[in-house]
Amino acid sequence: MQHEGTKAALVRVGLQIVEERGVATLTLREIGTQAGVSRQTPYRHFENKEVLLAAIAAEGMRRERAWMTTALQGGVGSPESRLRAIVNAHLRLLSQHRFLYELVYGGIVSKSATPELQQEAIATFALLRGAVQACFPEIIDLSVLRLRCIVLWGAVRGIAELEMRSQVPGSVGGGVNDWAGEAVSALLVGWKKGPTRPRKTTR
Amino acid sequence: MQHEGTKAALVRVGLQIVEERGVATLTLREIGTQAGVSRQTPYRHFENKEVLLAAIAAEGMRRERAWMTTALQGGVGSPESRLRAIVNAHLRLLSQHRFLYELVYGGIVSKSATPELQQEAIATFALLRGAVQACFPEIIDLSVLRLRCIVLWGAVRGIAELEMRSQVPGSVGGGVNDWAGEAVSALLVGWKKGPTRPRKTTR
DNA sequence: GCCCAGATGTTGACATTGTCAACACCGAAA
DNA sequence: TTTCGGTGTTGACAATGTCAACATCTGGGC
Repeated sequence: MQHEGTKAALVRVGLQIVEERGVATLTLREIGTQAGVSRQTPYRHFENKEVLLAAIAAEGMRRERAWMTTALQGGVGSPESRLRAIVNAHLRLLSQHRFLYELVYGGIVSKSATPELQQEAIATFALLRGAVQACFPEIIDLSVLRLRCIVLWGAVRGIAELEMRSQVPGSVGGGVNDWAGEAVSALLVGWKKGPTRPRKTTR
Repeated sequence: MQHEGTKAALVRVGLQIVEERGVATLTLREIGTQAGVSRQTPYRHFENKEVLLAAIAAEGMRRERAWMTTALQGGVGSPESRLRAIVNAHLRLLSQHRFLYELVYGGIVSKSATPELQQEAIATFALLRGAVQACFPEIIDLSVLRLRCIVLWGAVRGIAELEMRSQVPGSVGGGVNDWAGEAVSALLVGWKKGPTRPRKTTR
């Protein structure tokens, strides 16, 4: 890389701080000074703090998606193993970059905060969607496919979050991969073998 | 109720503010003045802001659990429908008290912030555990039961969170109950019909 | 009745931090 | 050369969590 622009430097410094100490300890002022400029300079490049955070989060999502596509490269493996690869890439962001995961998926920034971030989210979801679709080639009703994507993605995200917030009573952590793997297994088996349930919302 | 103590008043006011405008807009100062005392008084009853938030969150969890136990009262229904009732009670907190849900489950306060909150979380998890256990009376290995609880709870939580953060691309919202219902269905079918998966963490 | 300790409440003060305003510089376009 | 938009800087401010010092009140022991 050559002369890195100030804007890029701000994002880089911010990303570094987040990865090291978490988003809670991050201030605009520090980002500025650590990037070699003054405290107010970030405002020349980002509307406010949330927009800067969104830029950092987008970078995190790009990395995650890069892992996903890398894992899918070569195009080999069963649809199921490919789906698992995507899930694992997601969990890899959690285990290897916990603070960044927290920023991206912890609700600190709204996914709609920035068009860029929104695009990233859509692209990631599209990857998942493709993988799920490959597992159920017989599905023609797109709303069913959509439903399964949501359920599966929600399950993975939720399990990751239990781990992230250390909210599993009596757990010493570390089992996320197993838990998520079990979730994927059970869901796939359930969808393969089970009938589509009778519609009726219990109330 | 008679003379409500100051501490209880603080929690009540805080709860009200959270329910009306969300936790982000809540300040200790406002809680104090709205409760009829001065700004610093909350510190006489709560160590710091997080502890006060934890007290509010605990109240939210109590409500949720009250709904759960109410739904279970009478002891009738299939184990599966009882499990669904618990899940629905959880989602009810989301749909009817979104801001409170955000406080309780959005990671604003750590579940271990306070012994009280921790106890609430454990009690809620115990309720779920009992319901899951009833669905699989044949399970003797407690670690398997635990795994299924985690997966199921994670799935529900994750789906709720997707909705909470409006992170489902192209969704107009409202489908959480269906999504969670589908998740429970698929998981139950998968666990009933499917074999326990061969252990092997894909890496 | 008197005194003291602890609980409770109040105001003053401070540091942090996001953010607005005003000013300075600088290169390119007119 | 003048002007203007982009970039950067410092001053200032408001909001807010929190510490410290002071006031009040209340109950128990002498």
